[in-house]
Amino acid sequence: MERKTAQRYAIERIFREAEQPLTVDEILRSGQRYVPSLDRATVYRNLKLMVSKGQIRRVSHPCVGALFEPTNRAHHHHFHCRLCNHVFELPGCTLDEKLAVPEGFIAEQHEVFLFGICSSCQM
Amino acid sequence: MERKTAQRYAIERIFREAEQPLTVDEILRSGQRYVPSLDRATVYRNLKLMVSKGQIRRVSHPCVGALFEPTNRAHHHHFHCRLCNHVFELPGCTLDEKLAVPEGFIAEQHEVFLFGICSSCQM
DNA sequence: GTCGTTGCAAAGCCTTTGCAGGGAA
DNA sequence: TTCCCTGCAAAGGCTTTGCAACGAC
Repeated sequence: MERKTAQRYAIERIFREAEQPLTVDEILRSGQRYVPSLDRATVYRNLKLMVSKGQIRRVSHPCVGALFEPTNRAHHHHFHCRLCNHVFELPGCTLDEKLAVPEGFIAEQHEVFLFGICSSCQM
Repeated sequence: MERKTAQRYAIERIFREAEQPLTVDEILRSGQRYVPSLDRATVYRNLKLMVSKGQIRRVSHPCVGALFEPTNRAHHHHFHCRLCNHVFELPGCTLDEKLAVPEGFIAEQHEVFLFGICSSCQM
């Protein structure tokens, strides 16, 4: 049976409050504000567990590396700003899987990464 | 000034003949057929050089890891078959960057990964 | 002969794992 | 008390780097 530890609770709380996908470093540092002894290995172990339980999803970003986000959000794409280096979740999906693959291929899911400049970095 | 070595020539040749994106392992093993002494570090160094010269592009695939492909090909998306585990280049682009980002964001490029079953693995 | 390139080994990230102690139930 | 979970340290992949020898020019 699974146990409720302060570490686990902290990590779950971080995801509940997060509005953007998180890196392992961000999770570790945020978590240590709640549980100072929190170790990187514990973060990894809990992330793995949460992924396997379907609570969060792991996204492998080409620039930023591994990102984690709750699964209880609508499907979306990711935008990486090359100036502020942030990754944004973009609402909605503008890709038609049926049209995206050739005859005979079956698309089950997809991942879209956009790169450019976010609105805050425009001027 | 840059020098023409057998190692470098072998790696360039492999890309000229490749029809799909290549992993570092594939490049190493293919290259060793031409230059048996070819070392992994040499492969990495040459890949880095070729990327910086714009000859090839590095694609970080969520499942397969780092892939490399020549830049002298039309923009395309990648399809990963979960049965045969191969990555295919799909002809054409079905994503409209303008529609894909919110007001105020500027999209400069994008990367699309599709996942599913390829036509060869259907039955 | 010069100096860019290579192979080898060591080192650097990121992530996983072994282990003994600690703590939830 | 049980045994899941944690922190710490070591180890595993992938990639980069230091260095002396090699080889293109």
